[in-house]
Amino acid sequence: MNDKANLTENKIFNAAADVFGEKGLDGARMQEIADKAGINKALLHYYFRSKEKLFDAVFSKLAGFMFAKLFSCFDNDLPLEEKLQLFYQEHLSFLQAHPRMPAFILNEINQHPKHIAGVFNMERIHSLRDKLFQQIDVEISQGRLQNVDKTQLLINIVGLSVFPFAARGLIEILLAEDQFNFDELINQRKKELPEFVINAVKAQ
Amino acid sequence: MNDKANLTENKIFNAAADVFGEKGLDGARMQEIADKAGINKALLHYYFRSKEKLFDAVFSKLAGFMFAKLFSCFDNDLPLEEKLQLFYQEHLSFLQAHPRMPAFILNEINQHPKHIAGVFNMERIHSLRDKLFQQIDVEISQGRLQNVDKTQLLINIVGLSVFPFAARGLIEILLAEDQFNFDELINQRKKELPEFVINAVKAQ
DNA sequence: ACTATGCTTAACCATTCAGTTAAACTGTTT
DNA sequence: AAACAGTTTAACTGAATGGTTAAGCATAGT
Repeated sequence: MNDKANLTENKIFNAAADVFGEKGLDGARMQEIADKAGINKALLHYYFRSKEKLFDAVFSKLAGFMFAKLFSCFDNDLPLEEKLQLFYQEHLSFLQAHPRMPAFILNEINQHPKHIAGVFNMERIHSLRDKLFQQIDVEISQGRLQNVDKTQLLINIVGLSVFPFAARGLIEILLAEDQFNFDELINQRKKELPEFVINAVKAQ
Repeated sequence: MNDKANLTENKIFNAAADVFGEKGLDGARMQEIADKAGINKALLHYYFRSKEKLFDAVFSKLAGFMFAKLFSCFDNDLPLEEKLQLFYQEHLSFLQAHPRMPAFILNEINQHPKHIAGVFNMERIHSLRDKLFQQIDVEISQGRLQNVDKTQLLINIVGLSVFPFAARGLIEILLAEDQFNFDELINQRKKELPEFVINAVKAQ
């Protein structure tokens, strides 16, 4: 009956990801998670002993998922221009499929900084970051790129991708223009952002 | 005795802004706000009748403050390049003085969308936005700017400014390199971002 | 038939928390 | 001196919520 148990565990996990993602750790209610999973509160505690343990399970999996995706989009040997095209294509598509994740992750990191220790595979993250930095160094030394600060560039690249999702509510207010399609806006960015960044940093 | 009352109201307001900014609406505790203000819970309710009213007061003032600053930084007749220099200089300094505001505002908008109606002066916001759009149109028609999508450009400009603050926790993890000074990183951006954006969008 | 596992029901406990109340104290105004 | 606004203290209420418990049902494997 292990299949059934796994199925239930998944139902709970998905419901919890939904509710935590929407309401945050403090705003989420165990009863709502149980309802959304189609089970009862007793069973919820039978699988995940406490709210904190359930949250940790959800957060660490989602955060790991997101970081893995973020860096894997950079993990190739294409020249910078094509790397950026691939990155924005893949990463923005990933975020379209999980539009609440950025706000959720950023917010919980800011609000409950403790819940991070041990979640991330720092070696892998730093190794991927350093690989990207090396590639940028090569492009600079070959005269194709301005001598930019690599940290700032990384923040710019990722921020341009992530920000609209973290600030979706704000954008929808500022642009409250009648009809306006967030997904369409993001699709447009898949094409425009690679150019934007390349123009910003390529050697004159 | 109106002075004293005003003083107390300010103490409460500042304490509430602190606690709400750090913990969010759901995570904040009235007792903690009272403690931080150096008064008691009874007096807290004597001034602001409920948690919701106190939150609304804090949120609407801070959000209005932030939007006003955001757009006022654009509200001048400089050419785009100097406008950007001024914007990043002023806006990033403002954010340095209120580093928690972006995360707070973005998060509450996403999590409690209702608390927005009536807070913003839409006419002013849209009028400033349209003025900026007009200036961009001029620069395009004069051949100094690529024919960019103005909405996307606005998102890019603001995102590059706001994102590091919304993602501060994340950045500090990714760059966990021993010593690393967030304020220094932001100061660097004041110089680099205007160039970055100008290069990205100026006509070839 | 027996048993173990997954699951439900429903009541219950303990704690946290927003909000209330009433009585009394303090300094200022008149 | 009387009145008033601001403030404190401390106890209280009531609702929400995380978590527990116990009894029992369903079903699949042995």
